[in-house]
Amino acid sequence: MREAKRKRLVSKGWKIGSAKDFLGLSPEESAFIEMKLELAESLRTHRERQNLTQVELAKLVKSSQSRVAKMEAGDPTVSMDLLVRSLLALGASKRKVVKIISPAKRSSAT
Amino acid sequence: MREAKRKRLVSKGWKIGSAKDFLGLSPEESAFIEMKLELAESLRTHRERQNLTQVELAKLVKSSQSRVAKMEAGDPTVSMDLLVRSLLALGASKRKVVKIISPAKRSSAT
DNA sequence: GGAATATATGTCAGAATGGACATAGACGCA
DNA sequence: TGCGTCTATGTCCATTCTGACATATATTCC
Repeated sequence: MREAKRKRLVSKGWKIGSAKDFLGLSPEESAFIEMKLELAESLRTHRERQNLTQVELAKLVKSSQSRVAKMEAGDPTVSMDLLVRSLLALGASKRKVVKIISPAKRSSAT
Repeated sequence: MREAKRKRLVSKGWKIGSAKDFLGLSPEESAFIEMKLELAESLRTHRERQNLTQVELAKLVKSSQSRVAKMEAGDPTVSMDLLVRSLLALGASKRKVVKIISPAKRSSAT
């Protein structure tokens, strides 16, 4: 439980995009967390853009407000599966989901 | 449990790329399954390209041969998290993982 | 044929994740 | 101030996923 807690704190303490600097994590681990954080952030963006509340999104994906909050907060108890499913439920295309976790899009190319 | 079985059969019966045609699945559901199948296929490609056996990959990702086999078989009991983690462990960059599930072209993802 | 190696499939106990609920905080508004 | 709405966080119990194991099915080599 200590480990999970740490990861959560870590992911909340650092800004998205600097996940590479997480100390003590292997490159794969950071890459994975980075992806999840990007999905999380994007989920919030998508939801807000559609003027939905967490409660409404929860209903849409047959979950609960608290879990939606945790998804958006990058809580480590949330799986990538759930994040991706939710994004798809919000109407994001597969292509879009892909873009979300794609590396820093400075310009256009991917 | 009947449902899981069906999905597994479905995903094995159809070729990758035709997931859209899965009957009875919502677009989001098919998109999600499609992604997983693409990750699965790519995992096998990556592993074989590095001349690793399932046992060796299992050791690498701290799993078991049977689970690796299930990953590559697109078994529904395998999470996207595990698939992505494994690909990353095989040295695939985040960018690469992204490409794998990207719908772009008709070539086997690498 | 038999041994060795690689992969597939089923099962199960334990771990991780899920939804639901309670509750607290934050913000706006009358 | 209190009220309504939205979000955050913690906990509980159920469901799902995981690693491990057993076992079956190739395939190759002798």
